[in-house]
Amino acid sequence: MYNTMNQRLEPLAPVRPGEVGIYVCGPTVYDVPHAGHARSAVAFDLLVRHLRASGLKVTFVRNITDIDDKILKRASETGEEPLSLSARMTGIYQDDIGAINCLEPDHQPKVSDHMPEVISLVEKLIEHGAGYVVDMPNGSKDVYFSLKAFDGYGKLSRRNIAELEVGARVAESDQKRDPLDFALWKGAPGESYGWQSPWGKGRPGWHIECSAMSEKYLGFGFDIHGGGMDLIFPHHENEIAQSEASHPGQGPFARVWMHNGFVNVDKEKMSKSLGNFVTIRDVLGRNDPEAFRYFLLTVQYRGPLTFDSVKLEDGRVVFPGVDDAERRVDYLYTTLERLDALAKQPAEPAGKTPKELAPLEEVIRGARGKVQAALDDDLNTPVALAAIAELAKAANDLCDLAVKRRKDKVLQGAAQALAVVGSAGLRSSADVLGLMVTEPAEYARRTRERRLRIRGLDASSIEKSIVDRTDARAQKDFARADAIRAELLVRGVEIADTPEGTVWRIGV
RNA sequence: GGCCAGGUAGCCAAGUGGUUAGGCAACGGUUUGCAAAACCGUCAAACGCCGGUUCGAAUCCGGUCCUGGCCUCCA
Repeated sequence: MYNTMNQRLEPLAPVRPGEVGIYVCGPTVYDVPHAGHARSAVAFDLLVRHLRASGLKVTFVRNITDIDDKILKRASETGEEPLSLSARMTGIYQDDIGAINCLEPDHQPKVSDHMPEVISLVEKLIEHGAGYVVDMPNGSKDVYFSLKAFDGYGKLSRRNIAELEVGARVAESDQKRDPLDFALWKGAPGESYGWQSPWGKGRPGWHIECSAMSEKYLGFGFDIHGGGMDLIFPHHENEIAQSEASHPGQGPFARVWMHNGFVNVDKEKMSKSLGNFVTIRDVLGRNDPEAFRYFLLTVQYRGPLTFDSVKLEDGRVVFPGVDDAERRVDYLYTTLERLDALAKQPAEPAGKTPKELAPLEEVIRGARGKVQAALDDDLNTPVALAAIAELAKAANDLCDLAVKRRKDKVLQGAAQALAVVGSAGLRSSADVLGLMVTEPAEYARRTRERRLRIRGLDASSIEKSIVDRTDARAQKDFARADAIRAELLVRGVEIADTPEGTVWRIGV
């Protein structure tokens, strides 16, 4: 894995052999999640899946920040209770992330459920001389972390305190000993929202929850800490300061730091504040969840990922990159369906592999290993997808060959046996990526339904046209048959004449 | 200004010292009544620019240009 802390690829060496503890910074739930949240969730979901597939016992923790200034602000604007707003948004987050096949973490701790842990960590920092209490002019008390008390500050983000001080904002620093000190606990004056604490009513600073909750669920000095690149500074830097200052002389807070890259729109980072975001729900309204996930995996997790959206003349908004991915997912499911059909065909028991199948067999049997090797290399998903593409191509080749050489009993037996292997290999290769988790028939059904709805089409009228065309073809009236096909194609309906009759599908 | 990424064929995207990444698009072919799908082939003597190291550089070193991110809440 690439470790942000030392900017190098390094082998994963868990604290306890065979077990891995992972803590990922999840969302602040004041609004619905967008494609950027999806990317982060998928990146770390993939990590967990891959490590588990590699035989490691993974404990995966992803927190939910359900109390912070933005949530309080949004709640006061709408009159909703802050925790009710954040609970609602948490539900949406979990639904949307679940829809794109992200496994549920083992723990999803919320700050609001961990006040005792937060308060005791703040107390511990005060005891160690790393935290100090300040009386605010409004009568409340804040607690700050003292940067001077921790000499490793800046090691993750490669910043030095002197340079930071030059650019630091002075306005909010009146009560702090040093402008770079950050809040561990923010006092809540008067009727403000808050929890009781040794410093009166208040609420946690943003960073302290992750220090407190990661330690509770994984212990100090766990294996992997992850999150978006935007969290490197100040969030993760501050987590390190708090956690290591509360465990002096006990080594690093986390051993490996992993950060996912952004989703960009027009070369700019997708974000709430820029207003250029596309929500997960927007995407799932138009594309299949697996297509969106495939799209998110087309780039290695650390690189930038461009998300295009295009407004068509008729006003519809489409996502060309996700559409491309959906065509690939169609292809993979169609391939799987063909393999399964071949695998089920009655055939002679396989003997020795015929010479013409040998190269296909090599590709088909080798694919899962290539996927594994690609993921071992810092989750190189484009290479993993390339291995799956090669497998699918060989599988289709195999199916084509089996059709062409229907009478060759020896080949049929071997092809059928290889189809069984190919089907299993494709499923297991896709499964570690969180793809193709459903059956081909179910995928075909749900995508057809969705595409019919998006295009405002009706299956029965399409089928009626197809019956008309079949009649025309039976009478060798090909001009009429072709006219019907052209008319269907205009509506987005693609048809194919197969030995089993005419089938149709709606294009992406 | 400081720190961090990235610039690879029409487009997307791997590769990080010497033999095919992969995908999309386009075009040609096998197949088909014609198509579609699938497969084969072409596009591909590609690696931002300038120097250097080397028998050999997309890959290492120095410089430089461009794009983005962080430095304030952010996945």
